[in-house]
Amino acid sequence: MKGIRQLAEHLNISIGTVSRALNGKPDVNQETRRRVLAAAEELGYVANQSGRSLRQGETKVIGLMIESSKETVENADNFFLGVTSGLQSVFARHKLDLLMLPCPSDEDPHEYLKRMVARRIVDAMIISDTQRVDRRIDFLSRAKIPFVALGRSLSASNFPWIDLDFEGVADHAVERLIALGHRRIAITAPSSEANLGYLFIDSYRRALERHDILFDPSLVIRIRSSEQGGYQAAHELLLLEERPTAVILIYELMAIGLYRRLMESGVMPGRDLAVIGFRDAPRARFLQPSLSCFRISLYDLGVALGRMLLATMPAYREFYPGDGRNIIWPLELMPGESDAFDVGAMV
Amino acid sequence: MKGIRQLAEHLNISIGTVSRALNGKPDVNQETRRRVLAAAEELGYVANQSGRSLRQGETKVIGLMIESSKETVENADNFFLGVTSGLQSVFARHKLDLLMLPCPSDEDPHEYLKRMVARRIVDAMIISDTQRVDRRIDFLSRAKIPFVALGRSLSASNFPWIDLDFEGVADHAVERLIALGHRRIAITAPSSEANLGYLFIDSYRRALERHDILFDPSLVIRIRSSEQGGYQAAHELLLLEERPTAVILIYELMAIGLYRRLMESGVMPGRDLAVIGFRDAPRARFLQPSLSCFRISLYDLGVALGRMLLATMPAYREFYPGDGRNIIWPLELMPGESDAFDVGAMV
DNA sequence: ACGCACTCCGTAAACGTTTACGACTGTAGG
DNA sequence: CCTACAGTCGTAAACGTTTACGGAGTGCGT
Repeated sequence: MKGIRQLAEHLNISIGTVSRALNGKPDVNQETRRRVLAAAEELGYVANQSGRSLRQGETKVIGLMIESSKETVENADNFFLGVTSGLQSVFARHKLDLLMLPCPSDEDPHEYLKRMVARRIVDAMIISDTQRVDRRIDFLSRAKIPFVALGRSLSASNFPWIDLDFEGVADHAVERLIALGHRRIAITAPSSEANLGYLFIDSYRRALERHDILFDPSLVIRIRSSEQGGYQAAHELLLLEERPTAVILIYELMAIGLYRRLMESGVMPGRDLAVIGFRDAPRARFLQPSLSCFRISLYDLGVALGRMLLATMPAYREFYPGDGRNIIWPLELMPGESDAFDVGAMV
Repeated sequence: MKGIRQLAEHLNISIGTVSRALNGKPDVNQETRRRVLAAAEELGYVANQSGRSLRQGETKVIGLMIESSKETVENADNFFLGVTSGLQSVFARHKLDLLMLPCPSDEDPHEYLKRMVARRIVDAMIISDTQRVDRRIDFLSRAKIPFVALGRSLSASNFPWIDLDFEGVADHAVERLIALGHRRIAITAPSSEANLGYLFIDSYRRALERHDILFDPSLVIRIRSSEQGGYQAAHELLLLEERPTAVILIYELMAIGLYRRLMESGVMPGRDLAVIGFRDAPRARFLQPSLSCFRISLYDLGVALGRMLLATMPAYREFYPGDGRNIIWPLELMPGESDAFDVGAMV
């Protein structure tokens, strides 16, 4: 089956009518439409997207850009896959498809994005891992490509984004630990330029100062957010002359490595050192002792992202009237065993 | 900037010449080419991919289909991201781009694939998670779409695939455990129709029979390959009246849940029960005790996949003369602490 | 018999490229 | 002076759709 032309010939109908029948246009006879659909099904005809999108100027595809840097690969968990399922549930209602664009690690994300957008392969974009200043945001705004960002940025004052509530998490974690009697609280953050780290640390610092605890830079451990990073973080913690009694991890998988390094030195997490994790609970719940962790529903986050994106697109805006506003996504603490002790009982 | 027409007008050159200049065709004056390239750069012109691929019938994009079923989302690790980096390193040489197509969990993968292929959005496909009988393979063969599968299948006798050496792993693991004195060895397998499980169990059974050990079906635990699955697997193991002394995990993340459940019952992995994992080591190395695990280089696997795919495509075949043959990908055992004891010392 | 509204369908133009073909130079060789 | 040829470039057709427009047919009321 080559194209709509062959299909039309096979039916002895003009190609215009065939096209209208397939696309559900009103001015076509019921019986004719039935025949066309049947023949299309039988011959396995499906419209060529190049021709179609050339004519209509749209592709019905949304792109989700993810980075495949070394760090991302190491970190990889179910985050993006979980989000995609929420996204797809929204897009499916409008017969939109989702495409993931993995940016090669040796290419500038901005250049990659430009290339992909130029291809006109997607109608809109979702970008993630936003940097403090991120040229992609300027570019997309200027080119008038609908987009939504997963992560705030300083690059523009007004663009659609959803971000996790890092500040709330850091704040909540610090408050909780202080209530348990902790005064020396360490925290981990990524070494990259990702915006997330800055917000995390700032909020941690403010929470401490609220309780008149001096901010000690040596307690901020900048390290890769992986199991290995967790191992190294623990190593650094153990080297400090005045050892902290608690640590907040920015990524829960780090706990695996952290636990191991601690136990190698006979330090028992949840007894000698309180640990709180961040981002996803199910995984960490199976550690021993189970990790206190801030939970997030990836599916719901995906749904919100999808709705916000469609709200920026003229063709779909009407369906999502209230979804244009930026969201700081709240997280819920799932208490585990890893911080369930009162530091007063120590020493 | 609208299209090549505007660019041509701006230069007072015909659009044919502009196109030739941009595409590096030989019959265009050096000076003209320079001017065209400069103007294109300045005005930010990039060819519309719809028009281009409509004319040439190719998109320079390779699709990688991944499933986002509930099981896959739970399992998600760095597997696909790791493979993509290898793939991209190969594709980059030919200016090909990689696209990930996440199949929604509520859609039949076969239908999804058909829709995506019909879109003519990709020139070739990489499919993964092949089932025992997998209609996608028939479809792609019949439609003459170049493809390569990550995983064997019974669906066709002759198609390009690479698969992990499940048989070698099961065989090696059983041999190793028997050499350490184990006689009762449990094994986990996925409950799905994925082909992988069958090969894994078959080989396990054959290895046992080689040593005159009776195959006991109750030692085969069919369970989800996630942390939670690991937890449940341990639970089932503990319920067996005659408890095994070793267990082989088909997915190393299961070890996290397994460890927890064992420790809850005071059973110490690596001392009371030998554990061997499968698929990726770096993650499992940070468990305590560290997991003996079969290692795989995702990057290299991606490279091999990419080469094999290109070897099936007429336009690139010449560059990859020896890459057409199917590969059973070997894995290397990284010994850890989780099976480093002689069962003879027990009891 | 005529006009009108309505339903259905065919025609052809457009979308933005690439490329086969031929035309136009200028130069070299006879 | 004629021919051959290489180097450039313009022209126009083609790729597979969608859709604005108009025309043919029917039924109905006048």
